[in-house]
Amino acid sequence: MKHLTTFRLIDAIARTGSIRSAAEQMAQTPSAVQRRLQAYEEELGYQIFDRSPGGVRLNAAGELVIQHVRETMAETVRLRSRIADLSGNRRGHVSLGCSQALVPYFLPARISAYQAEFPRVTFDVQVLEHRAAALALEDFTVDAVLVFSDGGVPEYEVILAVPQTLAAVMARDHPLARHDSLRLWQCYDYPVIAANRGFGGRTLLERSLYDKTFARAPVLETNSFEYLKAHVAATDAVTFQIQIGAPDPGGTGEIVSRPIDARDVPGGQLLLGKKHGRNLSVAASRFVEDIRKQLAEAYPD
Amino acid sequence: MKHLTTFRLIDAIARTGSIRSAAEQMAQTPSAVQRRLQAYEEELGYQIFDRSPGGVRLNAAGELVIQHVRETMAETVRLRSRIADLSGNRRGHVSLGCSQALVPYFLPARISAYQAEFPRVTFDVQVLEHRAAALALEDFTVDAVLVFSDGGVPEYEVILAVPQTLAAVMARDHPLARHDSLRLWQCYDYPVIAANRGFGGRTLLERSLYDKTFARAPVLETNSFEYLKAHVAATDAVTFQIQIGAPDPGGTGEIVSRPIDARDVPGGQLLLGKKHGRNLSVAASRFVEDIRKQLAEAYPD
DNA sequence: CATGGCGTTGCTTGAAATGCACCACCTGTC
DNA sequence: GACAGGTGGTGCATTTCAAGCAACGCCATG
Repeated sequence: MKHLTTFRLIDAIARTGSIRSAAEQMAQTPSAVQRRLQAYEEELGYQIFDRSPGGVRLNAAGELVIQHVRETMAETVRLRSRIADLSGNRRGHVSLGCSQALVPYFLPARISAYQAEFPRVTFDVQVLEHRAAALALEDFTVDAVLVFSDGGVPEYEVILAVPQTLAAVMARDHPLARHDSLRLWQCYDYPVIAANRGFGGRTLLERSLYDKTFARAPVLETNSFEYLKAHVAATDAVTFQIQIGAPDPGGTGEIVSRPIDARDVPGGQLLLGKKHGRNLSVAASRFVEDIRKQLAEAYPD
Repeated sequence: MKHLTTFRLIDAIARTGSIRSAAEQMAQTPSAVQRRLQAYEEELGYQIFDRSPGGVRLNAAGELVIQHVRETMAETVRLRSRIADLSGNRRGHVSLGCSQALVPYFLPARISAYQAEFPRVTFDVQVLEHRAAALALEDFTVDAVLVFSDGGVPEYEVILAVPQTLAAVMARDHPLARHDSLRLWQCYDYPVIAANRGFGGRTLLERSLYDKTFARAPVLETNSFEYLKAHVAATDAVTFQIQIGAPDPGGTGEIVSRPIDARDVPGGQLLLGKKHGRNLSVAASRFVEDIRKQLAEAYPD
């Protein structure tokens, strides 16, 4: 929207930390950007960026302004969504932040189901860890988040929280796959591979092993979940994944999962959240509601 | 603010109901206004106004847009207020809607007290009846309301509600003035004059008289509270006013008031309210808090 | 001490918004 | 049924405002 160009500019400057890079990002010359910013500051009566030779930084007033700017831009897309909604053809855009565990199965299923009903709704999925997700909510880069948290009070509004335990992931013909459910010590009869520290499931695993005598460091760590899958499929190694991100226990793929006995795993939670007090677009709120229902059914209290 | 000119225009068109009169109000030519509107509608992808030879009217999409427009403009003044606030010199603007009863004593006292502390805060006081007050809150023309309500669930957020009974108003040397408090029937020994139907106190009076045998129609009705006062001061007539709008019982002016026994008057309420979910400017929220405290002290539960 | 990044500014150019005059239309009135 | 007087809409000339270019001064870094 035309009348928001100054706001987009201010947002870009705040994000990049420099007028010149913001100009490049907006396909304009630095002088144009500089002038718009200057005009806005003059109109406001206050500087909103502190200038330094290395770039610019928001000052106290700027922090208030950028909040207003981002909220206004978010409100604008919400307005468009609501208008489109009342003319029947539901279009819109939903921007999500989620943990990696939601990527392989859950979110694709939900999004494609939603898009089957509303093909004109577009999605943006960002994989974020818990802390980054909170920040993204705060500055309006995502409408909602679906993230795994192993504790701590989130500073966003939690729409739904469902408990999540771990599942062991292994090849379909793996000896462990004969059991319906596993104790953690059973898995350590085989080589254990795991995601790097920092991923939600890994933290949960560490805490599960805290006082266990059979605990050993994983024989392999990686930041690639693709690698974990491939490795598990080809060997007798075992890895772990949060329930919702694990392959279907009864699936027919190369790898399957078995739940770990709840006694062995301290409770982690999958949180569906949005920014406090934020009004979502029609599309976004419908989708969030969709997920909420789905999760509430899948994990009845 | 420059980037809001289109919004101001749209607001003006919506209020006046015609492009030409909006243009006049904004000191522009109709063609300029027409073009801006057209440009905005094109950008949005939807018409906002239904055109007719007699003028224009908001359509369904327009209703959503005007809501957004007004909210955005209100948010902008709030932003300015917050920025001004952190630089120390508190300035700002507070727009209030109130019942007539608040005009003679209560509000002037509170506002002047507030302005003594913060001289750069400006005020706008609109006398509105209960229903109009709700509308004014809704379309952001007032920040908060302080109105008398004789029942019904208000659709705005009630910050504080205090009970209000009636007071009889009479000349200082009136025989009734010898009592500390009055029963309603006592007043009807004298000519009763009253405000027109529609004013808060009048409704309360009507309901108080509902099943009373001594009830008589007022010997005079007027829409001028100034007239009521003058008449009462000059004759032995009696009139009624909501407590908070009545002269000080111990005052030294030409007229005094005496409370009516609570048994005779069904409960009315004075409501302090704001729009649901709306964030007020620093100045406005401080002032509202000021009033809330004052009322809570004056009418302890 | 040079170099390369940064913010800032004077001047010129181009585009976009405005104002003017005018059209087409409907509505009520004489 | 002609006629004002109001409405929204538009082509064209003009003005105003924003963008681009090039250059300056600054400071941190190597």
